[in-house]
Amino acid sequence: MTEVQDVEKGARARTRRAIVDAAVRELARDASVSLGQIADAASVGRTTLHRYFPERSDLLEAVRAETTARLDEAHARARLDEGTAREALRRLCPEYLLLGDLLTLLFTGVLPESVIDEAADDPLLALVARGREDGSIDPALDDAWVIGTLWAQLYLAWATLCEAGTARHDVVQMLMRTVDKAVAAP
Amino acid sequence: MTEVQDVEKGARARTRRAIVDAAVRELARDASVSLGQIADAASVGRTTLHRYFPERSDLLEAVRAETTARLDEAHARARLDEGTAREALRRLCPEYLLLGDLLTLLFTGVLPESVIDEAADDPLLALVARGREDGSIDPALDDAWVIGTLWAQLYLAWATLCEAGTARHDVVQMLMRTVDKAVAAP
DNA sequence: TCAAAGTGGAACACTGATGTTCCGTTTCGG
DNA sequence: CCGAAACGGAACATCAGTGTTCCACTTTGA
Repeated sequence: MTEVQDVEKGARARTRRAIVDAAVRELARDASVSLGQIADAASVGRTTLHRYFPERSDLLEAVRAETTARLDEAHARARLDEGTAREALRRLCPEYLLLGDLLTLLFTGVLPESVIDEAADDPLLALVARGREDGSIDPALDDAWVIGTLWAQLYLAWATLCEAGTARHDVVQMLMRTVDKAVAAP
Repeated sequence: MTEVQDVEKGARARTRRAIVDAAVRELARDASVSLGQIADAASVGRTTLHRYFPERSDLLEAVRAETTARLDEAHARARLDEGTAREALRRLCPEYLLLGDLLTLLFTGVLPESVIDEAADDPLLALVARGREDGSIDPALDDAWVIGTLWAQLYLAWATLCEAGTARHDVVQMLMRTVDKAVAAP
């Protein structure tokens, strides 16, 4: 039997990617954007969009899958289990910031919050646990609060990048500094 | 001529309040909730809702006004200009947390972000400026970043209160501790 | 080159939200 | 107690988004 292909070939792959990318962009701008606007943003006919994603929920599922994959990539690039937990956390910040509009989707509820839990909670909980062993994380804060602080400050960083004209480098510096100080043991 | 009354009397005031309260609650649950659902949540007929707020935008405007008023109240209760900036910031945290669902509306974009700017930025900027003078605020962080950190952690605190079974007192403690450490001068 | 694959647009039915009108009933205040 | 104010529900027109079908036009690759 023919396996369901994650990777389609040639034109189909390009079109599909254009649609998903446009969906992420437009959904970040307005969570209740119409499929017609997404199709326009992808420079594609609405008919074609429905050919790839018969229902709106199918498109959202593709965006969810994209998000999960990008989260996994970020974890891999940050090499969470190398060096001290503190170093790993510093490496993770700029990687997460590369998620871009996907951060908006995660924070505005376009995607269910469970996406964060399923894709990111395990590696982050392990990271926090490691940080507690070496005594570098504030024992007065919950595991969930420590991780939540990372996400909350990350959203601030992304919002700052989008709105103000603050340079990416400065934003990353403030992000790492704030998270580090907030969760570090006194 | 008869002045437009901010405060209506008797039955009208009660009904109006029930509708606005229900709108805040339901909009926090789902930003694209229908007017029918809001009317149901307010135990009011949809006709009645339209009698008070002819269009959806009129209801949203009332919610916006409510938010601004509640923000002003919070600032007043926190007495931002008494004591040190650090003390004032500690007093402000639990007051802001009392905003409840309004925090969700501010963070999910149901209300334009300008609501925060217009109602809260002036007092907060003054507070941060005062904190800088006495050297208690980290000079490596922007004014906007300091204020943004407050809001970001506040949203984490509210989300923690809603989802998990964490006690309000513990959430307030972690919120004040995290904000304090994050923005304090080293 | 030529058929298959991919695409876009027009047209259609369907649905749910919105805003409005009308009218009978309930509630409240003088 | 009684009239005015407030209310709820039914019905209606309107509108935008959705999902579908059909057909003609490109692009592609064997």
